[in-house]
Formats: sequence, C-alpha cells, structure tokens
Amino acid sequence: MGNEVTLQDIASNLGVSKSTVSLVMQGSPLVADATRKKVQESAQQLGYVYNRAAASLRSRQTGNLGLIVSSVSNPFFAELTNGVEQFLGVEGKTVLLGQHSEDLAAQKRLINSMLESRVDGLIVVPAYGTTADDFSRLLTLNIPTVLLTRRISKINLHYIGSDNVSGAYEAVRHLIAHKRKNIVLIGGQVGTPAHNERVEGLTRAIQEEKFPASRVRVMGDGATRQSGFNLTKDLIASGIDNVGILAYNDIVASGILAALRDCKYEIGRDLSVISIDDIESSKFETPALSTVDVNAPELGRKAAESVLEIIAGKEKVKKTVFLNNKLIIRESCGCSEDKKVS
Amino acid sequence: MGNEVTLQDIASNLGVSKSTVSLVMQGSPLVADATRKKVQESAQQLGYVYNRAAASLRSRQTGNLGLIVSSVSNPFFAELTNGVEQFLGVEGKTVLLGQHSEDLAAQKRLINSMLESRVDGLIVVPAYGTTADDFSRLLTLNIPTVLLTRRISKINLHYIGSDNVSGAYEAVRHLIAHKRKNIVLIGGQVGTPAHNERVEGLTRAIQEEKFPASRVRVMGDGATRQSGFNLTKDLIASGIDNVGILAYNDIVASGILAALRDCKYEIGRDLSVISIDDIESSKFETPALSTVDVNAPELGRKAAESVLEIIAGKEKVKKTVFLNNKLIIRESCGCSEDKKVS
DNA sequence: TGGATTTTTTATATCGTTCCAAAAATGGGG
DNA sequence: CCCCATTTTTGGAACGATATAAAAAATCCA
Repeated sequence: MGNEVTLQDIASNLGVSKSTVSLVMQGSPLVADATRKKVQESAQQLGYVYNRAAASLRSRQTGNLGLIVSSVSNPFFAELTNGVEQFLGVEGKTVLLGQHSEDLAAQKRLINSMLESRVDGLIVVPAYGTTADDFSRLLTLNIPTVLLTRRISKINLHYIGSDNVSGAYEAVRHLIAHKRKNIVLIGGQVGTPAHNERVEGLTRAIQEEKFPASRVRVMGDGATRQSGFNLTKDLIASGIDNVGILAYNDIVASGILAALRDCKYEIGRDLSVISIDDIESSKFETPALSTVDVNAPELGRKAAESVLEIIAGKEKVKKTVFLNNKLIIRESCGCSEDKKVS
Repeated sequence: MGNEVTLQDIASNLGVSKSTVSLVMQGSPLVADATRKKVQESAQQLGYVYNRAAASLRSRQTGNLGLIVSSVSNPFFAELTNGVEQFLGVEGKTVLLGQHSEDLAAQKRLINSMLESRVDGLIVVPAYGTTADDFSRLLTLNIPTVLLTRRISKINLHYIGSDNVSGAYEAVRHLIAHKRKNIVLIGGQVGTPAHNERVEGLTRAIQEEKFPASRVRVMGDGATRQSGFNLTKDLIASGIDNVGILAYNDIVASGILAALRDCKYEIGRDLSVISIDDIESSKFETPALSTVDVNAPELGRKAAESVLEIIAGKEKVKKTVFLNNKLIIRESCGCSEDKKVS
C-alpha cells in the first residue's frame, strides 16, 4: 500500500531526470526514441501508475468529465449515458456520473461535487424546474457545459437535443392519417420545455390538417410507466373512442400499452399509439411500438464530442443543436393491419 | 477562468494561516467556532471551490470510487448503477463510471484509468472470461475491490451477488408445481459462473421433485432480448409442448415473451415463464412477468456500503455475500388462471 | 575542425492542499 | 498575577506531477 512508484523512482532507476520521464508519460515527441523505450520499460517493470491528480495540479486539466442525468434506471437516460461513456472512454477521459432524480438540491450537490473534482467539462440533463440561477456557479467559473435534451430558458449554454417539435408533428400527422377521431397526448411534466415542444408539434399538425381542436386532449403528470398506465386507465374510464395516442415518450408508452392490453383493447385496430424516443426495448413491446427514433446513444455521443470541442477552444459561441429524428413505423399505430397508410 | 480562489486567498483575506482554513474545510473540531464561521463566510463570499486533487495528493484519499459494469443500457446493470450512485452520492463520494461491454481489453483500459484516478475503491461486474490475471494490478496494489454479481474463480476478493442457485431452484419448483411436462432454461452465456449457478438450482429442483432429466433442456448463447427471442423461436420450431421456461434473466424473458406472443401462445395457460431479476419494467410485461426479485438497486447499495467498509479498515477478511431473493408471482407462470398453485 | 543548428535533456519553481511539530493564546486555580 | 493545562493557531515541509527556460549533446555544413 504505502509504496507508491513515482516518476522520480523511474528517473533514479535510469539515471535520467524526472523531467525526461514526465515528457515520456505525456507522449511528447521531444524525447529520443531510445530514451522513450527505456523509460517505458522501466515504468512497466516497476509497476508505475500515472497519478492524474498530481498532474492536474500543475497542468490544470484533469481528464474528468461530469455527466449528470436524472436516473440511469430510466432506459432513455441509460442510453444517453451509454453514448457519453463510450465516446469519452475511448478518448481516454473519465466519466463522473451523477443522478439527481429531479431533485434540485441533489443536483446542486452534484454540480458542486463535480467542481471540486475539477471536471474539464460537464454534460447535464437539468432537473425539472432548474433555473439559470441553479447554474450560476458553472457560468461564473466558465466551465464548458452542454445541456442535454432539456433546455433552460434565459441561459447562455450549449444545448443538444432532438427536435421534439418535429417529432410530435410527424407522429400526430400519422395518427390523423389513420383517421383517428380523437388525439390525446399522454404523459410528461406539463409546462416543461420538453412537454411544450411536443404540444407545439401536435398543435402545428392539427392546424395543418384542420383537425378540430375540440377533439384534442392533453393529459400529463409525469413521465413514468406508472403514470402512463394510470393516465390511460383514466382515459378509458372517461370514454375512449377511436383515439390516437401520442405518448410523451417510450417509457410512458410502455405503461400505456400495458393498460390498454389490460383492458383488452386491440392496439392498432381499436386505436393507435405512437411515441417518441425509440429505446431498445420498444421493438419488443406488444404490439411493437411505433415511435420517433431520437437515437439516444447518438445524442450522448454528440454531447460528449461537443464538450470536448468546447474544451479544445473551438466552438466559442454557444450553439443549440437539434439532431434529426425519424418516425419508425411498427405495429402500435395500426399500420400492420392497414397497409395503405402513408 | 485563470483566477482560482485558494485556501491562501481566504487566509490572507482574514489574516489567519492557511492551515487554519484547511482545518475548517476538513470540518476539524480543533478550530474555534468564531474562526470557523469567519472562514466559511469568507469562502462563500470569495467563491472558493475546494480542490480535491490537491488535497488527495497529500491526504492519499480522493473520494473517488470506480464502478465498472457491462453496459448501463442493460436495465439490470442500470439498476445496480443506480443503487451504487445513490448510496455513494449522499456519502459525498464521486462515482467514476466505466462500461466494458464484455470486452476484456476495454475492461483493462478502464481499470487502468481508474487506478490513474486513484480511486479509493472499486466495484466491478467483471466481463465474461475475466481471469484472476486480469485483476492482478488491483491485487498487487491492494485496492479495496468488490466483485458484483459475477464471480471469478481463484481470486481472493470480496463478492456480492444474489443467490442464483436458490433463485433458479425456487423458480423451477414452481414450474413443476404447475405440472409442466418439459423444462427449458433459455438464455445466458453457457459456462459462466452465473449460468452454472442457474443450472445448479435447476438440477437440484428436478432431482428433488424426481422430474425426468430427459425432459429438461438448456438453450443459451447470450443474455439479450434478441437472443431470448431467437432461442424461443428455435424452441417453438423444434416442438414445444406444455413447457415451463426458466428465463436466464428478465431481459431475456422480455424477448421470450415477445416471441411467444408473436406466435399467439397464451402465456400462462399454454406454457409458463419464470425469470430471474425483477427489473422495473417486468411488471408491465404482458402477461406480467413472474420472476425472482434479486433487488438490483439493493445489490448496488450493499456493494457500495461494503467497499466503504473495506476502505475504512473493517472487513479485513474477504467475504462472499449472497443477498436473499424472493419469488414474485405474477401472471406469466399461469397462477392467475390456476389459483391453486402453491 | 569549428561554429551554427537542431535535438535532447535538465534544474528549479510551482500547482493547492494536508501533515506535523511547535508556538501562541486562553482559562482556571491558588 | 503567575503557573500549568488546555485550546487554538501556525510555519514550513511534504505530496507527485508539469512548465519554463536554459544547458548539454548531437548533427550539419563549409
């Protein structure tokens, strides 16, 4: 335990200076090949382990990147996390993971913890209700930060997300093409940007298609399977006739489908369900879920790539990037029974 | 950016020594209350951020804990990760996350990266095929390490997992109680400890119940939804009569159920499916999945707790801990139709 | 061969904290 | 008011790396 091999040990062992050894560790082209080889062999042999904390003290770069999400138990965030970690891992960076569970105090604690760890940059899915104020520390310290999938108003930070407006728009157009007489948006935190965007896409679609607004309904109070399940039971209880359901996301959709199967509806024939996300499990739903693929792992990768670019000094001006999404038609919308729908 | 507030700045500001300020930051009881308050206020006011890397250089404790799993895209590992992070987060520790995706080279890279980050301890779900040799670095450096849910033979490390033997045993007994005439274990990497344990539980159950071994089958080649789906299609093609399926885990079970629904089997009546894990989504399957609850988040929490205890110097001797599990009866085994089964 | 170049190596200060031993301040009897 | 015990504060040496500028060694060319 107590015996740590240091640069100095290698240097003494070889009769060179620790500066030279340090240069080798950094992969500098300044050192002669023969010397480099000697040093590397000696390091190997002595069991040297590079000490990043010590290095960071002087170099002011830790190689640590923070990732804060709501919870990896949610498959959507898990896929984001997967994308981020995969990308950063091969870049030789280390990911510090935090989950706020939509708790602002927890989020604050996490941000602080990451600052203490001197992360080179940060990727955050902000908790519901986050204001610019909650991020003031990041702003004043000027930490390279990317907001992922959730925007915060009046804050000047990079943002990467999917285009929820167009996603909802395409989904609703498809529901209308199936001649559904009622449209219901189920799930989500009403009033959040992510929910507003879906409402906006829905609104645009029904206006364009001249679908009567009186036959559109929005039911939201959370983005869990359970809330999808409960809201759907409510909907059924209040009368459900030839309805096209736009699920807030695939997790909610999972609950919606469970409730509908429970009540013996034939999904696709009696009614249509289309969702947004396309998490891995959705194609194994019954019926297979029609959904807008936002490519969560790719969102994660792009966010990671982006934060590295910001650190590298490119991307001076704050950007908002929407990744393209794509409507994936499976069975829950009814296309398998009614092949002619666009 | 360039202006970092340090302990010294606070000290100068207040006319005390940086030692005193350091003591306050560490929450030492040595400093007078009045002084402590002054220091805290000044720190707040100057926007001081504690530098853990600098601290760790001298104190030899980073507060970093490493967690290496296969992939958080797999809900089981996501729930483990969730448990670990939740526990360590409130303890003020930082989680470094790595995913090896069952790639030994990636795992090696990750371990090395965590050592460079001087993690105080490590929690690892080892990749398939990991040998004691892959962990030699951890052993010689004597890093507090807990193996989670997967064991490695001939290695002296703490282990925490669920009792797969008893889990499989209970599940198979239940299948037999449903008078299923054939038993099939579907999914998993044949030959791995985790798979062997399930086979052992299965074997024990059929011997005890005098169930003919000739009507037992093991089909495994992976632990994904897709492999559950494919293997089930194979099983169906090869003739399936009054079968009781033991799914390797809930992810595999998800694929199994999808395949069975696809072929219009009435799950529960025509055949039974029981699985092991109980991930969050399983109760929303159709039919709701009967499964052995291993409480993944709790496994994660316990692993985290355990690694902290090892670091604290308790737990000198390496322990192997099996958490209790519990058979959860839902609908996929057929109990909803046949209420009398034990 | 000698001087100018180029390549390679090095000495030393520094990063921001903790540890340690010792010094200073405070408090309570007698 | 002084002495002793207790509480609080402090200076300075670590920790293990990097940065910087300068020295040393090797190479080139006439």
